[in-house]
Amino acid sequence: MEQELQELMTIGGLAKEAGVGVETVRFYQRKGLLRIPDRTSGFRKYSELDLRQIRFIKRIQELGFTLKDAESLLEITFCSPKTRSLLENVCNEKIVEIEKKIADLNGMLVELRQFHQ
Amino acid sequence: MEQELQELMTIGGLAKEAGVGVETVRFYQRKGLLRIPDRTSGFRKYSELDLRQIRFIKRIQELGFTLKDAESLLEITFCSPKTRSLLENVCNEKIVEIEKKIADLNGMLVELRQFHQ
DNA sequence: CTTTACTCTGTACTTTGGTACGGAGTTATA
DNA sequence: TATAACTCCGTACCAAAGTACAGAGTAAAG
Repeated sequence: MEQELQELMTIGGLAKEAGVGVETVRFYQRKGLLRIPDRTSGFRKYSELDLRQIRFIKRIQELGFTLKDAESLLEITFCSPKTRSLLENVCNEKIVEIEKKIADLNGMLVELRQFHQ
Repeated sequence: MEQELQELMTIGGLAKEAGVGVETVRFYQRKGLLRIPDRTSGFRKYSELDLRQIRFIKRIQELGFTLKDAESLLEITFCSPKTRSLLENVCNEKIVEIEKKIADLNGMLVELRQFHQ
């Protein structure tokens, strides 16, 4: 009897899809960055949601933020609308931070372009 | 007999001015990020140049780059015009990287602003 | 001239974000 | 049914970028 509603993956499948190691997945779980998965079989079972979450984390990281930042942003993204408003300031902080980074990077670009001819 | 041409500082003074610890200064020296200072007295003596260099490193780091990146950028900034052209590609790589970061951060801003109302 | 505040070297420890491994058990394929 | 390929857990290890000693010497202020 196949389960059609949700395509569940094992840790290896998830890791492969997300482009990370299985150890990284378990590490994220330990850190609370991934919810504790279903384990009726003894093995962890993951869904598309978990995959998207890892991809989100990776993207955040590439932009120069930490796993802690990723955690805060995930909270905002995945919590209920009621809770969400309470976290608005975290969000605002991030926006300010990002805007500053963009401004600084733009300034740096101008400087670097002088060497580039 | 005071030396007027160059205001030299001790490691503690430099660290304080730059807003880092003395250990960090020595660490940067070990890493080759700061030139080996004059030590006629046995103690390291630093100039404004060293101070500016540390500030440069800190700025680069804040933008999400590594000490290795800072090293490359310092090479470009402080080498002769002849050598400089050889390092142009390092520079170009950085520009591409920065442009990508800016684009991604802008994308993220748009998304985050949705939560911000 | 003593005491306090610095400096020296070297080594060890810390945090972040993972990786690798050992020694199991499990599941899927030939 | 054997055997490969996965999974489990815990622990140990890694690199980056510092930070913190310990035990010594030096310098400057009272």
